[in-house]
Parts: sequence; C-alpha cells; structure tokens
Amino acid sequence: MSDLRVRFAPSPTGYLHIGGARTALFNYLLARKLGGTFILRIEDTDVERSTQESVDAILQAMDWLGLSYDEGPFYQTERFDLYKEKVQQLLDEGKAYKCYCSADELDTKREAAMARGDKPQYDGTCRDLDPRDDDAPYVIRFKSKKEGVTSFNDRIKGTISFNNQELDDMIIQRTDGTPTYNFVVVIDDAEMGLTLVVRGDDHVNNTPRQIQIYEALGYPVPEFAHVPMILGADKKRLSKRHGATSVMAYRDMGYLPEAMVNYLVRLGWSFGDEEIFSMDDLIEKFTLENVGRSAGVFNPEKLLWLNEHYIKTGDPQRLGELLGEYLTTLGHPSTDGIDLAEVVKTLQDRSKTMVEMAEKAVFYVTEAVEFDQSAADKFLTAEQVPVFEALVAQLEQCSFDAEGVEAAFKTVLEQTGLKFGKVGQPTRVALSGGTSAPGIYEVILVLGRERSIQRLKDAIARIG
RNA sequence: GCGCUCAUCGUCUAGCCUGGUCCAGGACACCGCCCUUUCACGGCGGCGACAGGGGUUCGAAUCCCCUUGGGCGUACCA
Repeated sequence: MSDLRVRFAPSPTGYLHIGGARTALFNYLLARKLGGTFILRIEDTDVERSTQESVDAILQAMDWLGLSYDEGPFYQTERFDLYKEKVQQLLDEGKAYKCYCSADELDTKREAAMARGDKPQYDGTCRDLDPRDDDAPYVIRFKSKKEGVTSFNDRIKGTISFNNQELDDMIIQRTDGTPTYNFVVVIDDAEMGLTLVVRGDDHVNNTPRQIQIYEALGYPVPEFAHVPMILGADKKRLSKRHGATSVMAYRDMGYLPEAMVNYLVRLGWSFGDEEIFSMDDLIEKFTLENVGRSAGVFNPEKLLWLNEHYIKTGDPQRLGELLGEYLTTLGHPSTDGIDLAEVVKTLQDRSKTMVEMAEKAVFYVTEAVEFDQSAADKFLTAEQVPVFEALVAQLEQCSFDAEGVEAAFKTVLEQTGLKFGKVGQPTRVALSGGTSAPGIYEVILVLGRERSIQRLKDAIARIG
C-alpha cells in the first residue's frame, strides 16, 4: 500500500476515445502497481454539453477494458457548493475579483491584440477596480502573479517553466455562476488528495495557472505527468476523421479488450523489445520513466496484429462465448449442437477479429448452407456424386474422431483412385459452401457425424 | 503571431541521462522464398531511419547552439 492517489477525469461530452482510454490506463496501472488509489471523477461542469449517455458510455468502456476504480465516480455538478465556497474565499482574500467586461468586449479586445501582433491576453481592465455591488453581470477572475516564473517538474517531460507574464487573469466563475474547469480541477484534485496528476499534455499550458490556484488556496501542489498526445496518420490530433476513435467501436468491430490495452500502452511506452503484455505484466512493468515524450501516431494495423495475436492465443472456451455474441449480432443466435469452443479452435488461426471469426463460423451453425456460386459450379458436379456417396458410406461407420475420419478419407481415396485434392475440395464446398475453410477433417468433426452426412446428401441432391 | 513542447526506418519504438561495443536493434506494414488438402498459421530472408547545419571531442544517434518541421495552448470547453 502506498499513498499514491491518481485519477481519471473525463468530461462526459462523448464516448471514451482512444486517447482518454490510454490516460485512464496509465493511471490505473500506476495505482495497481504501487498499491495506490485510482479515482474516477466526471468533469461535467459544462452543463450544456455533458450527458448521462456519455457517462454511461465511458463507464461501460472502462469496464470493458478492465479498468476498475477505487473511488467515485464523483460528479463535479454535485460539488458546486464547495466551489462557490472557494471562490468566495479567494474573493475575500483579494486573490480574485469581479470582472464586468462582456464577452463581446473581450472578443473585440482579443482580435485587436492579435491584429497588433500582441498576445491575446485579458488586459486586466477590472483587476484593480474598486469593489462595487451593482447588479451588472460579471465573471470572477483569478488574480494571477504578474512577475516571476512558475515552474514544475513534470514526471515525463522534465522541468517546465513559464513566465508569469504569459499568464493572464483567467475566469474561474462564469456569468451564470458556474465555475470553470481550471478552477474546479484544482479544488477537486486537492480535496481528493491526489498526489500525482497524469493527464494528456494538452494540459501542460494550464498547469502553471493551476499551480497558482493551489498556492492561493493553500493546497499542496501534486506532481504532474503529462502524457503525449495521440495523432492520426496525418500527424494531426486524432479525431473522427481518422476512422474509429471510440474504444467501444473496436469491440463492435471484433477487437478483444486485451488487444486494445496492449496496443494503447505500447503507444508511447516501451519495455525493451517486448511487444506482448498482459494486464498483469503491465502492472508489474509499467513505469512513467519509460513513457516517451513525443506524440505518437495511432496505427490501426498494429492494433489489428495484436488482436490477431490474442485471438490466436486466447482460451477457446472464453472466445467461444464471445463468438456466440458476435454470431447473434450477425443474425445467428442459435448454435444448437455445435460446440463453439471447438469452432473457435478451427478459426483462431484464420481470424483477425471476432467479427471475421463469426462470419467464417456462420456455415457451421446455419441451417441452410449458403453456396458460393462459382465454387459450387466448379466442385459440385455430377462426377462427385459417387465420391460423396462413398464418403457418406465411410462416415456412417467410421469411428468419429480425427483418426477415424482420416481413415474414412483414405478408404475413399483408395476406392476411387483419386488424389486428396479431388475429394477434399468438393467435400469442403459441400460442407461449408465455399472453397476456403478450416481443415476438412476438423470441419467434419465440429459439424458432427449426422450434420456432415446430411450436408453431403444435400449436395448430392443439389447436383440432382 | 506569441508561449510551451517534441524530433531514430512509412508507423510504434530500443539505444541518448553514464559519448566509442550502433556502417543503429526489435515490432507492425510491405516484398520474396519455404511449408501446405483450400484459406490461413508458421519458418526464413529482404526493403527501410539517427531532420539539416554548426560546434565540443581522438571519437556523437548520444553533449551544446542554430535552423527547419510537427504537436499543444492561446475560450465565460474540458
């Protein structure tokens, strides 16, 4: 047990995306490795854009990835009283002030400053205004330091410093009385006792402002670790334009959570030349020291490769259960008489995703085999009838196991004088409907004696 | 524009801190060969990078500076 306290603090304005998931994963890994506490906090102060559906989607995605939290979820919208209290404290101590500049005025000033080539900072118009209490609309700004330097030692990036002149007086409370992100994040991180804040490096620029607020409020400043961004193939920040960015979309596409976790962690973190990591490996091996400093490009191909790996090496029983779900989605909820774990064994080396596996498994569980037209034309011909009949005869009386089925084929080969290919491929088409399928003996075994024979008979009937 | 930051194969990266063992290693992708009852799996091999320029040094991917390029920020979003 350690006193490490970390958190994942998504804003519920959409599904859990690749980048957020990685941040959550890093936090989770650190907490588990060091026996610390992992807190989940929902940053829903933007009441306009936050939705319960998003919260549910995020929770579901974390659950899918196996990222359990120890405390929370906490909702910021339920903590407004606390924030109000802190704003008042700052106001009372003269560390914050009311600003009556309108949003329009501010926009105008900002544009003017830009046009002049100046920094688009708030000019401090209301900073030293005498207190007045008319009812004109106002926001509350934090009175930041005008001189000196604010710096911190980032656990990933090293020391980062900002001239305080670069920091203007940011708004901590909106006209409507709600607090803003940069303010509440400090209060919550402090009140929740965080010792380390691991987040995306798009927050680096916010950090000095936040540090000043910690200090103004008398809170200890936690450590920070800013994780590099994830980019798309064009090196632009990852977005929907780059394809699926929702974690759950990958589940729907047939990805396994362990593949996603493994991929995500390797994007930015490494452990020598190793590529494959289970969650337990990661909890043991993950360290911030081995997280890179530069942004990385999301590479779907490698994710696919990892998925392929985990499918190939996965437990057939478990994969079989998942396969059932994907088959249901494909419209084949009934798998009566077919052992899906056995199906999995025949398809593990041939599927990159569970969806692909399900598509390939359909012929096993379907009532009516769907024939590939050209395959049927080519292999289900009149001359096959006697061959199929001979095979049926053998299958009816052979011992139904790998050796027995193989012997059955051998006998047919001898009887007909044909080479394996001449018997195997037509049989494959008769049983599966197409020319590409698992080994023919495996298919027969998984299908079962009865069903295999029936399909051969159906093929004979089909040929006419 | 300004601020912060990053920079090794197409991509993820090892190496960089503690210069020489690196004419730079691994992985994905790609290409070729082999294996093979179809489709795959697999095995073997190949292609492919220290952004550029200055320094420092006997020696630099490794240290310093500049340039260039990328990312992020610059909201009454988070």
